[in-house]
Amino acid sequence: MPHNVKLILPALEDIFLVTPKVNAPQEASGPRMAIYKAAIELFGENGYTATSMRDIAKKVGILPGSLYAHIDSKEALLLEIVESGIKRFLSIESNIAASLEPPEARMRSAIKAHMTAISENLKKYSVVFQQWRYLSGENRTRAVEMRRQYAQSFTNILTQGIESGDFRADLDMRVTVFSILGALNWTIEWYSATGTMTAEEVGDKMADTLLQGLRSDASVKKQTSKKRR
Amino acid sequence: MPHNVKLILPALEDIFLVTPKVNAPQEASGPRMAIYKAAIELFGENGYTATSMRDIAKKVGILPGSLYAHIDSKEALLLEIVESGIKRFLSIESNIAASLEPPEARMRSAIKAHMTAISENLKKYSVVFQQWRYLSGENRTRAVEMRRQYAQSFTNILTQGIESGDFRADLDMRVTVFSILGALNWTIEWYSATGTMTAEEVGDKMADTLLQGLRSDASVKKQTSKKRR
DNA sequence: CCTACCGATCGGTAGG
DNA sequence: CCTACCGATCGGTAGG
Repeated sequence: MPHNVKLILPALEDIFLVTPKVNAPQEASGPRMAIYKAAIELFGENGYTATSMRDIAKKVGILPGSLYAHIDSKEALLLEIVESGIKRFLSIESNIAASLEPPEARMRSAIKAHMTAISENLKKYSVVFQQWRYLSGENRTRAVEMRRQYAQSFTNILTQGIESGDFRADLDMRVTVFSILGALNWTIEWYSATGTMTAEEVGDKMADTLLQGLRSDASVKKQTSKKRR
Repeated sequence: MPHNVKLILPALEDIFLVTPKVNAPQEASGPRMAIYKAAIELFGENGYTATSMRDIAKKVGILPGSLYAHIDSKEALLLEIVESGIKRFLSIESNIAASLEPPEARMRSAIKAHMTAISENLKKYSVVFQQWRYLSGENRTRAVEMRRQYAQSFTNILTQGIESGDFRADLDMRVTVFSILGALNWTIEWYSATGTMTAEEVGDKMADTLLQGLRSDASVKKQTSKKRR
């Protein structure tokens, strides 16, 4: 089944500069935001293709045709959700890249911030991780590029850690970065906000294990003697 | 959108005992197997709800209505794919549980075998991990139960490792098991059989990092002095 | 934001 | 395995 919905969208720089009303919900409420939130819920719960515009309209409380007074298309709605989620991650990344902490502390911060972001809107990130593939053409290309950029920021921390001698020199970049991201992103499958652990605790526990796994022998010895003190 | 396709299916024990023709493709070829394989490809690439029976029929080279001479319904096809995938994992698990190796070696075997299984049919496991939620009613319940059982086998290895002193006593079971499964299952997003690494190499690299992360202080010291020898 | 509707496509079936 | 078809539902639009 082809996904060749045609969308004429502003270039990336235009989004950052002018943010036209049609492309991002600025208002904290209003019909447009209600549609956006309903779409997150339904796309997250049932998936993009299994959700009809009629489902969204019903949840919002208007008739199906009326949706198009506020949005351009179903795919535009998906694009908006996916991009806002990845942008959140990219903004985390740029904060951490700017910090002066050593690699291990930077990695822990990145893991915890990522986990916190996911926990704040599990359904949204379920859409970001699993539904982006229903974007077509350049929308899809753009989303893939943004994800790649984010993954690169983890690679950078790893590289610096290896150079400083904190991390093992035999790490495979690709396997390691995707293992960390996989452990993090898989949380949408099991983490529940109503559980006993906060997102920060989960992030800390995850970092405890993953960081010990990354450490070089020299770094391990320093670390264990530190604990024993 | 409700998924209330009604399916009358044999009970679990019947599947194991008699395996009626209608429920699992025994033949390595034939029209039924062709449909099964086409469904894996299409569900894996485009998702269950975005794939139509007409898409499947076209790929197989028959007319849409003719599919129903071989299968019961679209959902029955999905169920078959999902269950066969999880059963593969459960059979890995029972082999490893029966082995007499220490916890760390068992965990490495489990990680490598899991990774190898995924690599042998990436599209199938993409369906297993991402499309199972379109199962309805008891089909879904059964799949969830089988997954839970598999995750439990990782918990068992962890528990034994902590008791033996090989693994850190401060591990959170839930976080740790799902981190390992997350790192493994996320590979469907990035692992390519045409890449430079074999699945075994990826599994080994992953185990190197994850296992070091699991080790207790005592176990770490033994391990680093072993390496230096 | 509603009324009323478009053409296309959906999973599945009766009868052969 | 094909012919011919069912009722239901899809994303989206013209005109108000």
